[in-house]
Amino acid sequence: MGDQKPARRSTTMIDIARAAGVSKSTVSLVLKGSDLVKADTRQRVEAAIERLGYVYNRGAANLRASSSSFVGMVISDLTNPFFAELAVGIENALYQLGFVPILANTNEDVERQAYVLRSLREHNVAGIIMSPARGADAWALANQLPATMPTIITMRRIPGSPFPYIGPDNRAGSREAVAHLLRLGHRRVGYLGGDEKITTQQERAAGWQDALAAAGIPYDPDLMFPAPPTRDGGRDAMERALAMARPPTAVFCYNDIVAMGATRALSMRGLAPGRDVAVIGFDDIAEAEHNAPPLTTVNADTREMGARCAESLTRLIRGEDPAGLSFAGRTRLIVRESCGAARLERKAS
Amino acid sequence: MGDQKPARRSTTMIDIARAAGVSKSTVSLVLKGSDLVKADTRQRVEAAIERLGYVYNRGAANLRASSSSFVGMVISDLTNPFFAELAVGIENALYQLGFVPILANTNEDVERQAYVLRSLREHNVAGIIMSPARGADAWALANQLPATMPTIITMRRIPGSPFPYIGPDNRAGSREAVAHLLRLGHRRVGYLGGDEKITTQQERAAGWQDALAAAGIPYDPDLMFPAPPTRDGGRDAMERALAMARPPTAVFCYNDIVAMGATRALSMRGLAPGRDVAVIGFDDIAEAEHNAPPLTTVNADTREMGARCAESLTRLIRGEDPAGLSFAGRTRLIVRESCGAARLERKAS
DNA sequence: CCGCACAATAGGAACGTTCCAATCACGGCG
DNA sequence: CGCCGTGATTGGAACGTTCCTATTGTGCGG
Repeated sequence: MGDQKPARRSTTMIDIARAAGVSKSTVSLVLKGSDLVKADTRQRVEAAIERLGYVYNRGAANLRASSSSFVGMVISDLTNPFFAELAVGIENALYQLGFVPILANTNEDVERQAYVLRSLREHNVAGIIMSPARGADAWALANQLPATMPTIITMRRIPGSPFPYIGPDNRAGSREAVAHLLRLGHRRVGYLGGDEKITTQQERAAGWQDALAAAGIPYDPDLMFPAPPTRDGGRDAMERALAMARPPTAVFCYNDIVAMGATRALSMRGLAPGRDVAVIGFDDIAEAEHNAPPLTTVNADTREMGARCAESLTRLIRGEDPAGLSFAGRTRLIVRESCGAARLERKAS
Repeated sequence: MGDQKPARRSTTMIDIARAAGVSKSTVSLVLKGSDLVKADTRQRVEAAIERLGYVYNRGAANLRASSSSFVGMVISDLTNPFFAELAVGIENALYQLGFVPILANTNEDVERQAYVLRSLREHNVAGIIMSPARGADAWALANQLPATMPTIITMRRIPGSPFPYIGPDNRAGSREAVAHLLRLGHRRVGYLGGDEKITTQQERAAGWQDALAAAGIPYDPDLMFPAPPTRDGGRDAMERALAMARPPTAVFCYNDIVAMGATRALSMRGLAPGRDVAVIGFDDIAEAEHNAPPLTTVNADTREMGARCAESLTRLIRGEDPAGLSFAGRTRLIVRESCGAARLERKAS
């Protein structure tokens, strides 16, 4: 009876030290690759490590070092392919930089966000990369995250927050997209989808207006069709647009998901996206090029942006000044079929 | 000069104890909600915690407890909406159970998988939930994960591995889907996509053959079209199927992504999926119902499956016997338009 | 031949918790 | 009136590292 399983303590540096006939300090030096240890001592230690199957305990090291190798990765909606791509970019870079991501999917819920931020702090993360949930504001955030916590805000700004922001240049990106539509001859260009509470929406809508203004087209508020940033939202917004007395001949969409909904609404009405109504999206998610028809969209190099978040965060962690770390990424327009450019070019030739 | 920043040690239980005029042990008891402390002592301590903005350091606690609150979540491809959904299910349940997920995306690379498994062990995770990368085998895994590490394998089996497996009942699911096609009158039912190295593929193909056999249709190996489990793979496989002398009149696909590629290939040829060729997928990813046409597919309640992984892992961690923990989830066929059932029903009435 | 510099290794405190054993105050009971 | 049980609280060792400060051994110059 009893104690056949002797509590199974895992093997530690001290066990290795004993096995190799050295002190724990020497084992520590070997582990760090210090050149202070003699070659054959090193070998004896390494042999012992191998033999006993020792695994380094980073938690214990962190306790002493007080700064851990964990980074909180707070994502507003992992189910959205755009954010999944971003997460993969962050994750990859983090491992490369010697950190390890703790995932928290807030599902656009600010309460859940508050909860996970607390949890991350308890787990002593070295820093946090966060795409804020819809409706997160600077004031609430200030109570949840001390300004001393290295933090990068990504993809959606939080006005008034002191943390660096990294994201695409939404305004320039949509300006270029809408300018492209105008160049194709469109004069009534609608804007589909988006939630006013998100800065991304404000920026993309501003770019749309910029392009219109630059072409001398007066702003018509009736051409703005707000909708949830989902496929159904896009479908619905497109329906509303088509129901107008004078529907737009082209639409620029908040993102690719909305654009996919819009193209679907058109197809179901027997209209051909790109021929009857031009459609452009934003984000260039992987699905965009497989849409029917393939989506013209604005690429922001999401994965690269994720990597940049990770890299900038490590700088913050090392104590670099947050001031220089904000960044707006260049975008580029990917012309496929949904905007009708190909057709127009054929016609011209 | 110098030391204007006095190293900024964070406030600890000892600081709280001093501030409240009690011992650290008492603070610890308060934190655990023990009823051994007198009410007004508790209040003094809680006030001090509030006042000093104390944050519990779980890492330090884990060091002593030797079992941490971290769980490794190893995902083969987060970019795949199916796995993103799974990850969200796992993540959510994990937080509810008091654990915190460390994310590792292996990107189907067994070397990266080996690397992250080591890293997770170093970070002293309490357990691991893993959807193995393509090509992971039991032998290699045995060297990377001790059998004592609580581990759940999900979505793809590793034959010969001692760890519990949780996933959908692939064979029954595809049997039902193919039976549905046969019931609609099809006699030449192809199988599109999938990688022989993944058990999922073997199981789904077996279900296809089961249904054929049950209907007395001899197995025709020419109707099997292997392809990478991507949209392009599905397109390509569909093209190959159509190029046959006697093409199949219906295809069952390895997963929804492949099925979406297949429907696209049909549309681009001017054929109508569901009318000219019936198509069924597997997984019921969110995109499936927004496909053109909406995909008939096999739902396996991915998110729920993720939650079950988390729940079973905590049982393993608590020392429960792994033997009873394997689980094959019920699937159900979601009939939409791509299989042509709606049309047939209209015709019949 | 001694002391010394230097390379190599060892010892111990510290990190922030947990948990066990010990202490203390207090009242009731024999 | 002293003893003891009980409720409340405390001190200290332990967890597995790091890092600073010894301590040891060795060859060499004076």
